[in-house]
Amino acid sequence: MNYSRQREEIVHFLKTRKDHPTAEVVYENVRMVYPKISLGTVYRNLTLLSETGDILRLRLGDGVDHFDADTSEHYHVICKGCGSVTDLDMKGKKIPIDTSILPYDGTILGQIIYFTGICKDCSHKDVTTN
Amino acid sequence: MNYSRQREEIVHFLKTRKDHPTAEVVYENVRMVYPKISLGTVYRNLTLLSETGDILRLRLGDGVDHFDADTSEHYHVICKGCGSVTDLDMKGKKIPIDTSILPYDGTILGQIIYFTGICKDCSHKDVTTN
DNA sequence: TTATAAAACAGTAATCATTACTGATTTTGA
DNA sequence: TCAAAATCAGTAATGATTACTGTTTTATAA
Repeated sequence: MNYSRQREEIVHFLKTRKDHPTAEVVYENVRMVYPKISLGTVYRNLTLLSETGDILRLRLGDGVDHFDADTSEHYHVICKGCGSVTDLDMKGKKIPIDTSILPYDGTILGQIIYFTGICKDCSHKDVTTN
Repeated sequence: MNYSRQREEIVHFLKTRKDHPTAEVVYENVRMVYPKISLGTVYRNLTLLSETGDILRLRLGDGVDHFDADTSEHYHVICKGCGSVTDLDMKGKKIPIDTSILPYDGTILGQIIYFTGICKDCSHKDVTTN
Protein backbone atom coordinates (compact mmCIF):
# COMPACT_ATOMS: atom_id res chain seq x y z
CA MET A 1 0.00 0.00 0.00
CA ASN A 2 1.49 3.30 -1.12
CA TYR A 3 1.22 6.55 0.72
CA SER A 4 -1.47 9.01 -0.27
CA ARG A 5 -2.25 12.45 1.05
CA GLN A 6 -5.96 11.79 0.87
CA ARG A 7 -5.72 8.63 2.95
CA GLU A 8 -3.59 10.37 5.54
CA GLU A 9 -6.12 13.16 5.86
CA ILE A 10 -8.96 10.65 6.24
CA VAL A 11 -7.17 8.97 9.13
CA HIS A 12 -6.25 12.32 10.62
CA PHE A 13 -9.85 13.48 10.48
CA LEU A 14 -11.15 10.29 12.05
CA LYS A 15 -8.69 10.66 14.90
CA THR A 16 -10.16 14.05 15.74
CA ARG A 17 -13.62 12.58 16.15
CA LYS A 18 -15.23 10.42 18.78
CA ASP A 19 -18.66 10.28 17.16
CA HIS A 20 -18.02 7.51 14.62
CA PRO A 21 -18.70 9.39 11.39
CA THR A 22 -20.18 7.87 8.27
CA ALA A 23 -18.38 7.87 4.92
CA GLU A 24 -20.49 10.84 3.87
CA VAL A 25 -19.42 12.85 6.92
CA VAL A 26 -15.79 11.93 6.33
CA TYR A 27 -16.19 13.07 2.74
CA GLU A 28 -17.73 16.42 3.66
CA ASN A 29 -14.96 17.14 6.13
CA VAL A 30 -11.96 15.95 4.17
CA ARG A 31 -13.23 18.10 1.31
CA MET A 32 -12.36 21.14 3.39
CA VAL A 33 -8.72 20.11 2.93
CA TYR A 34 -8.88 18.39 -0.46
CA PRO A 35 -11.83 19.90 -2.31
CA LYS A 36 -11.41 17.57 -5.29
CA ILE A 37 -11.49 14.33 -3.33
CA SER A 38 -14.24 12.03 -4.49
CA LEU A 39 -16.64 10.00 -2.42
CA GLY A 40 -15.33 6.86 -4.08
CA THR A 41 -11.84 7.63 -2.81
CA VAL A 42 -13.20 8.06 0.69
CA TYR A 43 -14.98 4.71 0.53
CA ARG A 44 -12.00 2.93 -0.99
CA ASN A 45 -9.69 4.22 1.71
CA LEU A 46 -12.09 3.56 4.56
CA THR A 47 -12.38 0.00 3.30
CA LEU A 48 -8.61 -0.36 2.92
CA LEU A 49 -7.95 1.07 6.37
CA SER A 50 -10.49 -1.18 8.01
CA GLU A 51 -9.02 -4.20 6.24
CA THR A 52 -5.55 -3.41 7.54
CA GLY A 53 -6.97 -2.84 10.99
CA ASP A 54 -6.04 0.83 11.17
CA ILE A 55 -9.66 1.79 11.74
CA LEU A 56 -12.87 0.00 12.64
CA ARG A 57 -15.88 -0.31 10.38
CA LEU A 58 -18.99 -0.42 12.56
CA ARG A 59 -22.14 -2.01 11.21
CA LEU A 60 -24.81 -1.17 13.73
CA GLY A 61 -27.90 -2.08 11.78
CA ASP A 62 -28.91 1.46 10.85
CA GLY A 63 -28.14 0.94 7.19
CA VAL A 64 -25.01 3.11 7.22
CA ASP A 65 -21.47 2.15 8.08
CA HIS A 66 -19.71 4.11 10.79
CA PHE A 67 -15.96 4.42 11.16
CA ASP A 68 -13.83 4.62 14.27
CA ALA A 69 -10.14 5.45 14.59
CA ASP A 70 -10.11 3.94 18.08
CA THR A 71 -9.29 0.30 17.37
CA SER A 72 -9.02 -0.76 21.00
CA GLU A 73 -11.73 -3.13 22.12
CA HIS A 74 -14.67 -1.13 23.35
CA TYR A 75 -18.44 -1.01 23.11
CA HIS A 76 -20.97 1.27 21.47
CA VAL A 77 -24.47 2.52 22.07
CA ILE A 78 -26.58 3.64 19.14
CA CYS A 79 -29.39 6.05 19.97
CA LYS A 80 -32.74 5.02 18.54
CA GLY A 81 -33.76 8.65 18.41
CA CYS A 82 -30.98 10.38 16.51
CA GLY A 83 -28.72 7.51 15.47
CA SER A 84 -25.76 8.90 17.37
CA VAL A 85 -23.07 6.40 18.27
CA THR A 86 -21.37 6.72 21.65
CA ASP A 87 -18.45 4.88 23.19
CA LEU A 88 -18.89 3.14 26.50
CA ASP A 89 -15.91 3.82 28.72
CA MET A 90 -15.49 0.44 30.36
CA LYS A 91 -12.16 1.41 31.94
CA GLY A 92 -10.40 -1.50 30.35
CA LYS A 93 -12.96 -4.08 31.38
CA LYS A 94 -14.35 -6.35 28.72
CA ILE A 95 -17.74 -8.02 28.82
CA PRO A 96 -16.70 -11.62 29.44
CA ILE A 97 -18.06 -14.16 26.98
CA ASP A 98 -16.46 -17.55 26.75
CA THR A 99 -17.07 -18.37 23.11
CA SER A 100 -15.36 -21.75 23.44
CA ILE A 101 -18.38 -23.21 25.23
CA LEU A 102 -20.93 -22.04 22.69
CA PRO A 103 -22.76 -24.95 21.06
CA TYR A 104 -21.69 -24.31 17.46
CA ASP A 105 -20.78 -26.98 14.96
CA GLY A 106 -17.91 -24.98 13.47
CA THR A 107 -15.41 -22.36 14.60
CA ILE A 108 -16.39 -19.16 16.39
CA LEU A 109 -14.08 -16.36 15.32
CA GLY A 110 -15.50 -13.17 16.75
CA GLN A 111 -18.33 -11.55 18.59
CA ILE A 112 -20.29 -8.40 17.94
CA ILE A 113 -21.84 -6.64 20.88
CA TYR A 114 -23.52 -3.27 20.87
CA PHE A 115 -26.34 -1.57 22.66
CA THR A 116 -29.36 0.46 21.68
CA GLY A 117 -30.77 3.24 23.76
CA ILE A 118 -31.89 6.83 23.97
CA CYS A 119 -29.19 9.41 24.45
CA LYS A 120 -29.53 12.27 26.90
CA ASP A 121 -30.38 14.82 24.22
CA CYS A 122 -33.14 12.66 22.77
CA SER A 123 -34.66 11.83 26.16
CA HIS A 124 -35.06 15.56 26.73
CA LYS A 125 -36.69 16.00 23.35
CA ASP A 126 -39.12 13.16 24.04
CA VAL A 127 -40.53 14.88 27.10
CA THR A 128 -41.52 17.92 25.10
CA THR A 129 -42.55 16.42 21.76
CA ASN A 130 -44.41 13.24 22.71
CA MET B 1 -53.90 -4.67 10.58
CA ASN B 2 -56.22 -6.71 8.39
CA TYR B 3 -55.75 -10.32 7.48
CA SER B 4 -54.09 -11.18 4.22
CA ARG B 5 -53.40 -14.54 2.62
CA GLN B 6 -50.00 -13.38 1.48
CA ARG B 7 -48.92 -12.34 4.94
CA GLU B 8 -50.14 -15.60 6.43
CA GLU B 9 -48.13 -17.55 3.89
CA ILE B 10 -45.02 -15.50 4.62
CA VAL B 11 -45.28 -16.30 8.33
CA HIS B 12 -46.05 -19.92 7.57
CA PHE B 13 -43.02 -20.20 5.33
CA LEU B 14 -40.74 -18.58 7.90
CA LYS B 15 -41.94 -21.04 10.53
CA THR B 16 -40.79 -23.94 8.37
CA ARG B 17 -37.26 -22.58 8.23
CA LYS B 18 -34.46 -22.37 10.72
CA ASP B 19 -31.93 -20.74 8.38
CA HIS B 20 -33.07 -17.11 8.68
CA PRO B 21 -33.99 -16.39 5.07
CA THR B 22 -33.61 -13.04 3.36
CA ALA B 23 -36.53 -11.18 1.83
CA GLU B 24 -35.47 -12.47 -1.58
CA VAL B 25 -35.57 -16.09 -0.39
CA VAL B 26 -38.97 -15.54 1.22
CA TYR B 27 -40.16 -14.06 -2.07
CA GLU B 28 -38.91 -16.97 -4.16
CA ASN B 29 -40.58 -19.49 -1.90
CA VAL B 30 -43.89 -17.76 -1.28
CA ARG B 31 -44.16 -17.42 -5.05
CA MET B 32 -44.63 -21.16 -5.24
CA VAL B 33 -47.96 -20.62 -3.48
CA TYR B 34 -48.85 -17.13 -4.72
CA PRO B 35 -47.12 -16.69 -8.08
CA LYS B 36 -48.30 -13.08 -8.43
CA ILE B 37 -46.96 -11.85 -5.10
CA SER B 38 -44.56 -8.96 -5.49
CA LEU B 39 -41.27 -8.40 -3.76
CA GLY B 40 -42.65 -5.15 -2.38
CA THR B 41 -45.44 -7.05 -0.66
CA VAL B 42 -42.90 -9.39 0.89
CA TYR B 43 -40.84 -6.48 2.20
CA ARG B 44 -43.87 -4.61 3.47
CA ASN B 45 -45.13 -7.61 5.37
CA LEU B 46 -41.75 -8.58 6.77
CA THR B 47 -41.42 -5.04 8.06
CA LEU B 48 -44.96 -5.07 9.49
CA LEU B 49 -44.45 -8.43 11.16
CA SER B 50 -41.17 -7.40 12.70
CA GLU B 51 -42.73 -4.20 14.00
CA THR B 52 -45.51 -6.12 15.71
CA GLY B 53 -42.96 -8.54 17.11
CA ASP B 54 -44.29 -11.57 15.27
CA ILE B 55 -40.93 -12.15 13.64
CA LEU B 56 -37.39 -10.90 14.13
CA ARG B 57 -35.48 -8.81 11.64
CA LEU B 58 -31.80 -9.65 11.96
CA ARG B 59 -29.19 -7.14 10.85
CA LEU B 60 -25.94 -8.99 10.98
CA GLY B 61 -23.73 -6.62 9.05
CA ASP B 62 -23.69 -8.58 5.80
CA GLY B 63 -25.73 -5.98 3.96
CA VAL B 64 -28.88 -8.08 3.83
CA ASP B 65 -31.65 -8.40 6.38
CA HIS B 66 -32.49 -11.86 7.64
CA PHE B 67 -35.82 -12.87 9.14
CA ASP B 68 -36.60 -15.30 11.90
CA ALA B 69 -39.95 -16.68 13.05
CA ASP B 70 -38.40 -17.74 16.34
CA THR B 71 -38.86 -14.66 18.49
CA SER B 72 -37.54 -16.21 21.68
CA GLU B 73 -34.28 -14.75 22.89
CA HIS B 74 -31.43 -16.62 21.29
CA TYR B 75 -28.12 -16.02 19.59
CA HIS B 76 -26.79 -16.34 16.06
CA VAL B 77 -23.55 -17.17 14.31
CA ILE B 78 -22.94 -15.82 10.83
CA CYS B 79 -20.45 -17.78 8.76
CA LYS B 80 -17.79 -15.61 7.16
CA GLY B 81 -17.46 -18.14 4.37
CA CYS B 82 -20.99 -18.62 3.09
CA GLY B 83 -23.02 -16.13 5.08
CA SER B 84 -25.18 -18.81 6.63
CA VAL B 85 -26.90 -17.87 9.86
CA THR B 86 -27.20 -20.52 12.57
CA ASP B 87 -28.98 -20.53 15.90
CA LEU B 88 -27.05 -21.26 19.04
CA ASP B 89 -29.00 -23.60 21.26
CA MET B 90 -28.20 -22.15 24.66
CA LYS B 91 -30.77 -24.37 26.38
CA GLY B 92 -32.54 -21.42 27.88
CA LYS B 93 -29.43 -19.76 29.19
CA LYS B 94 -28.85 -16.14 28.33
CA ILE B 95 -25.49 -14.48 28.14
CA PRO B 96 -25.63 -12.32 31.25
CA ILE B 97 -24.96 -8.63 30.71
CA ASP B 98 -26.02 -6.15 33.36
CA THR B 99 -26.77 -3.13 31.20
CA SER B 100 -27.69 -1.06 34.24
CA ILE B 101 -24.05 -0.61 35.19
CA LEU B 102 -22.89 0.50 31.76
CA PRO B 103 -21.46 4.01 31.85
CA TYR B 104 -23.91 5.66 29.45
CA ASP B 105 -25.35 9.11 29.84
CA GLY B 106 -28.81 8.11 28.67
CA THR B 107 -31.01 5.03 28.71
CA ILE B 108 -29.89 1.62 27.48
CA LEU B 109 -32.82 -0.16 25.88
CA GLY B 110 -31.42 -3.27 24.26
CA GLN B 111 -28.36 -5.24 23.37
CA ILE B 112 -27.30 -6.90 20.16
CA ILE B 113 -25.00 -9.88 20.38
CA TYR B 114 -24.00 -12.16 17.57
CA PHE B 115 -21.01 -14.16 16.58
CA THR B 116 -18.95 -14.63 13.47
CA GLY B 117 -17.29 -17.88 12.52
CA ILE B 118 -16.73 -20.56 9.96
CA CYS B 119 -19.40 -23.20 9.66
CA LYS B 120 -18.59 -26.88 9.37
CA ASP B 121 -19.25 -26.98 5.63
CA CYS B 122 -16.95 -24.04 4.96
CA SER B 123 -14.14 -25.34 7.16
CA HIS B 124 -14.11 -28.49 5.02
CA LYS B 125 -14.02 -26.44 1.84
CA ASP B 126 -11.10 -24.38 3.14
CA VAL B 127 -8.92 -27.43 3.55
CA THR B 128 -9.30 -28.38 -0.09
CA THR B 129 -9.45 -25.00 -1.82
CA ASN B 130 -6.93 -22.87 0.10
C1' DT C 1 -76.42 -9.81 1.66
C1' DT C 2 -74.54 -5.55 0.14
C1' DA C 3 -72.31 -1.13 0.46
C1' DT C 4 -68.40 1.21 1.81
C1' DA C 5 -64.19 2.55 3.90
C1' DA C 6 -59.81 0.89 5.18
C1' DA C 7 -56.20 -2.11 4.26
C1' DA C 8 -53.51 -4.69 1.30
C1' DC C 9 -52.03 -5.87 -3.23
C1' DA C 10 -49.14 -6.11 -7.81
C1' DG C 11 -46.30 -3.72 -10.47
C1' DT C 12 -43.09 -0.38 -10.99
C1' DA C 13 -40.23 3.59 -9.99
C1' DA C 14 -37.28 5.83 -6.82
C1' DT C 15 -33.83 6.02 -3.16
C1' DC C 16 -29.60 5.52 -1.08
C1' DA C 17 -25.34 3.42 0.47
C1' DT C 18 -21.75 1.27 -1.51
C1' DT C 19 -18.83 -0.68 -5.18
C1' DA C 20 -16.89 -0.92 -9.82
C1' DC C 21 -14.95 1.13 -13.84
C1' DT C 22 -11.85 4.33 -16.59
C1' DG C 23 -8.51 7.27 -18.03
C1' DA C 24 -5.42 10.70 -15.64
C1' DT C 25 -2.20 11.65 -11.79
C1' DT C 26 0.85 10.46 -8.00
C1' DT C 27 4.01 7.63 -5.61
C1' DT C 28 7.87 4.59 -5.30
C1' DG C 29 12.23 2.46 -6.04
C1' DA C 30 15.80 1.53 -9.09
C1' DT D 1 14.84 10.64 -13.94
C1' DC D 2 11.95 7.09 -15.36
C1' DA D 3 8.81 3.35 -15.57
C1' DA D 4 5.69 0.33 -13.05
C1' DA D 5 2.39 0.18 -9.58
C1' DA D 6 -0.76 2.49 -6.82
C1' DT D 7 -4.02 5.93 -6.28
C1' DC D 8 -6.99 9.41 -7.83
C1' DA D 9 -11.38 12.03 -9.60
C1' DG D 10 -15.32 11.43 -11.86
C1' DT D 11 -18.92 8.73 -13.05
C1' DA D 12 -21.67 4.62 -13.83
C1' DA D 13 -23.47 0.46 -11.94
C1' DT D 14 -25.24 -2.44 -8.29
C1' DG D 15 -28.29 -4.16 -4.99
C1' DA D 16 -31.24 -3.96 -1.05
C1' DT D 17 -35.00 -1.59 0.40
C1' DT D 18 -38.77 1.79 0.28
C1' DA D 19 -42.30 4.66 -1.98
C1' DC D 20 -45.91 5.37 -5.23
C1' DT D 21 -50.25 4.25 -7.93
C1' DG D 22 -54.23 2.39 -9.42
C1' DT D 23 -56.65 -2.14 -8.43
C1' DT D 24 -58.33 -5.82 -5.39
C1' DT D 25 -59.40 -7.72 -0.90
C1' DT D 26 -61.00 -7.47 3.77
C1' DA D 27 -63.92 -5.99 7.55
C1' DT D 28 -68.03 -4.05 9.17
C1' DA D 29 -72.40 -2.37 9.70
C1' DA D 30 -76.76 -1.08 7.68
